[in-house]
Amino acid sequence: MNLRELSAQLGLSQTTVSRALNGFPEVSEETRARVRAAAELHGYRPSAAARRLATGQSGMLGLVFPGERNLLGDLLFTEFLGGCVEKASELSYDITLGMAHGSQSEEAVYRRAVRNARVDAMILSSPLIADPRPALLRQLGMPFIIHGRTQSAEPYGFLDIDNEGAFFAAAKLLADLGHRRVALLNGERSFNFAADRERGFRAALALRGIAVREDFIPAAPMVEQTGLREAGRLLQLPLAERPTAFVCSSIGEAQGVRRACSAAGLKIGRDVALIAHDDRIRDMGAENFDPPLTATQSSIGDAGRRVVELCIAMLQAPNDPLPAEIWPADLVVRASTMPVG
Amino acid sequence: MNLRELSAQLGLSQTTVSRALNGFPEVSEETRARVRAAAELHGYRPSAAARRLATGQSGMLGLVFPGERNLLGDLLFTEFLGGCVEKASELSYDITLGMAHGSQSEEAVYRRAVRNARVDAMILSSPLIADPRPALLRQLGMPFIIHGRTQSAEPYGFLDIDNEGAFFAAAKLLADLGHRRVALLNGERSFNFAADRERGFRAALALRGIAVREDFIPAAPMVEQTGLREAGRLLQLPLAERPTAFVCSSIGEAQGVRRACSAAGLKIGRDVALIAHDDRIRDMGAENFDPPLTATQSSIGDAGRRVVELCIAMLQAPNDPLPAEIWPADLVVRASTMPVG
DNA sequence: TGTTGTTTCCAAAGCGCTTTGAATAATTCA
DNA sequence: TGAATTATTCAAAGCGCTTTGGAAACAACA
Repeated sequence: MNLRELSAQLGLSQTTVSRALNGFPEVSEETRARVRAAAELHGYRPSAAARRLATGQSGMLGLVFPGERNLLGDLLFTEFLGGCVEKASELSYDITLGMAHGSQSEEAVYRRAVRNARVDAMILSSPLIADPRPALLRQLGMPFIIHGRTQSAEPYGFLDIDNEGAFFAAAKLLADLGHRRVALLNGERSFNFAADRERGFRAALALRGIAVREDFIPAAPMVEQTGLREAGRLLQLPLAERPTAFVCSSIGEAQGVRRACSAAGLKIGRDVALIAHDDRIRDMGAENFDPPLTATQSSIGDAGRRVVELCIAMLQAPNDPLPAEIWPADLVVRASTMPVG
Repeated sequence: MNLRELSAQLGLSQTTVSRALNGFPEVSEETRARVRAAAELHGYRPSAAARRLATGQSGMLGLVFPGERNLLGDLLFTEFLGGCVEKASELSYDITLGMAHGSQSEEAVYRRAVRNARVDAMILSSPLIADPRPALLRQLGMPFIIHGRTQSAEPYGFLDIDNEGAFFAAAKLLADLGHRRVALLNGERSFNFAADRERGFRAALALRGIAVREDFIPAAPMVEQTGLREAGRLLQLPLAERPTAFVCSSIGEAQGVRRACSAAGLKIGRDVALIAHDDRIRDMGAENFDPPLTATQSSIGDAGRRVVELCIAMLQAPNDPLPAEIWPADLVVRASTMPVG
């Protein structure tokens, strides 16, 4: 059952039926009701393909798998993606995925997505400090929104969390608890979020007059292995030199820190203080950590939902100012932090 | 630049240009070359929307987020999804995702996907023994392929691994090493793969005349927590009763088993034998386990790639017999298994 | 009464591609 | 050489929707 047949049934023109169904004002409420009823009765569903051709809009948003994958990265991406898909389907949009394969560069993936014009906009995740994608997409004329921020000459829409503020608060809490030797196990430095976190961390310690040892701030992928290795290394320092507190960029790294502490016979919340950022990934909440973990937290799934909302709003009102939302990440104090001593 | 403009440029009809670009035989190689060159020169890209409307095909495959999510499940799904996306983009298809939200039932998600006719086929993952989706999709006229198998009156295309054979081999290996008390930490019983694995496991033990204690075969989500809890429970049995070997449905569960063993002062590969199924998830390979883990292994990412290939082949040759591929899962012996004693 | 608005509806022109059914040109065959 | 093939090309008809530019019907106004 297509539009023509339906309008024939009703004795109306396609125009009227189309407008009735799409909520245009220039159709009487009476006929609108009649049309709706008939559409329902005959199970009429407009063809997405036809609408797409007529309007030039695809009703799809694109997302690309991160180039470098790892366990925690996949988990973060999936949680974000899940949020995007959920909100998109609620707003009658679809999410479609891209991915580099074989020799194809990541840039080629974006080019392909744009050339095929199968999506109305793209969602960029995990931006680098110097990320080539915004310039590329703008040049190609593809709207986009960033989950995170980046250094860019040109304006862009984004949703980010206040990484700097969150890590400032975390480091300040530790300093105020008397910790003078605090380590930061961060993500890789090329990511913008990692730089923001490091800045906040340094600022808080500087404010309290604490000097930062550079080897207390290693940067590596945010996985358990990193936490285990780096914390293990730092805990081998002489007692008077080694950190009394750790701040981690992810719960995964925090698990590594815990293992390193166990191995060294230290107990978190008693001998060593620990704060991590908690992206609220399924089954990895800081409250289920042993011991319950003091954490800066913000749901990456919620971020996915909101990014899609903002992106669609952006498409529907292209002349509005670009979205620029920064979410605070609350510092929730639990059992893993205690005064030094 | 669209087809009409391009053909005007070339002084050819749209028909000819279209056929030249799409590789039809009834166009001379000379004009084909000319057309290709012009298309390249002007950067012509056919409109996906128009093609879709004309052909009735969308060039998209649908996949739906599993209803119940957990950490390992997400990891498995993502790895599978990654494979699908990779192969799809190689074959110029797109993958689009669906997901239940709010009160919406999972069935509604499938109905919606079908009604909107935005995909040419759907890929079903993690099928239950009694899964309503095949009947639903067949009734709705939507082609589909299953990653896994299910009990179904009607025929369906699928790709699965030989779960029964793999777990038969694992249990037989343990029996042959002299283990008489072997536990199976399986996934939830409603999943077809879990039933297959249990069947293989039981068959091998029966073959060796070993009776199976029902409480040695708990079924629960395949996460670390389950392994920790169930192994912990079993290891509290009197020495003469407790299992000397474990078979796990996932590396995640195996990690839990290791933790339970550590807590009980037992060492894997010395005091307790352990075999797990390894889906070859990034950073979770059995060879990196401590100790390296004897495992039945099969890449779920490869399965995603192959499923997409089969699915597209199915669409392109609807009259061919339905695909029915079963991959063996090799049993790789490493350090976690040893003779009992 | 004619004019001006309103409200409600419609015919028809796209959107850019594929594909059918024919026509034309080139080649082969008897 | 004319007829039968074969190789190329084309015009035109969709695919099913949106949207422009009117038109018809009706009421309200001067």
